[in-house]
Amino acid sequence: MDEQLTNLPGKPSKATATGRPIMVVLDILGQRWTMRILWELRENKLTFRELRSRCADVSLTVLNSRLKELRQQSLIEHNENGYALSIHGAALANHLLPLLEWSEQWAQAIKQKG
Amino acid sequence: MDEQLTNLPGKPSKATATGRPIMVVLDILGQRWTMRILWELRENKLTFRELRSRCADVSLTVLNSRLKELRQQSLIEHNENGYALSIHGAALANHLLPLLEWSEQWAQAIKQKG
DNA sequence: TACCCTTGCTACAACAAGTGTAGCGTCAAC
DNA sequence: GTTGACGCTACACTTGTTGTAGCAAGGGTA
Repeated sequence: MDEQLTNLPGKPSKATATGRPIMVVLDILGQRWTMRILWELRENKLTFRELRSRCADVSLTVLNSRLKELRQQSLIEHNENGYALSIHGAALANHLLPLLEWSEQWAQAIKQKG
Repeated sequence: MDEQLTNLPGKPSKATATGRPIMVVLDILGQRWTMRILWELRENKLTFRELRSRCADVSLTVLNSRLKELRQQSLIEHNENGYALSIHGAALANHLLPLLEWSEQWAQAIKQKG
């Protein structure tokens, strides 16, 4: 296993010839389900199947490849009790938190318009 | 035009049966190139073609459908001078800014490990 | 021992999303 | 009147995602 096709800082990818960290991050988070996975792990350590059911029963295949990538990127860790955020992953997830409040304000604003 | 198949708060989608705003947002941002588009528009008003070249020459098809969605979601606006963030879009993009610093710390940490 | 249930995970065919090339109509400059 | 930039669409090709089926390993429990 471990082909290491993963997006990593410094590594050029489709989205960035230079591998600039911020671009790599936007690229990683821009993969379907990745942010959701980080979000769900934010507060809880979860087993593969728990995580899956919290992620609207995302396909096994995708969940697996995302978890594999996130591990290679040192954003999550896996031990006896299941999956959890690493120190880096936790810091990242914290930066996602403000989106909660923003999203609700936005939803309000949209509703009034429509 | 305007089929309005867009992800919107309150509207159930694959990722959320309830349409909870935060889930809708994670779903929107989790589409490839969406965060990158917001990021590139963060400081500059850009024409379609400028935006495209800043987004690693993303395909026309995808850029178009993203812009259409983002307009329906009131996150961007389009006028004579090109595309720009709306008030909501600008607020959202601000919440993305902290990722810049984080991404560089993360890149450093990864480099030391590998 | 045998059974059942949960764990993480893979294989694969069907389907959806993204890419890249070609091209269109409009407008302004020269 | 042709050259260039604008926003945008069509379409064949490739890649990514889904959903079903299934596997090996480990824990109860009877």
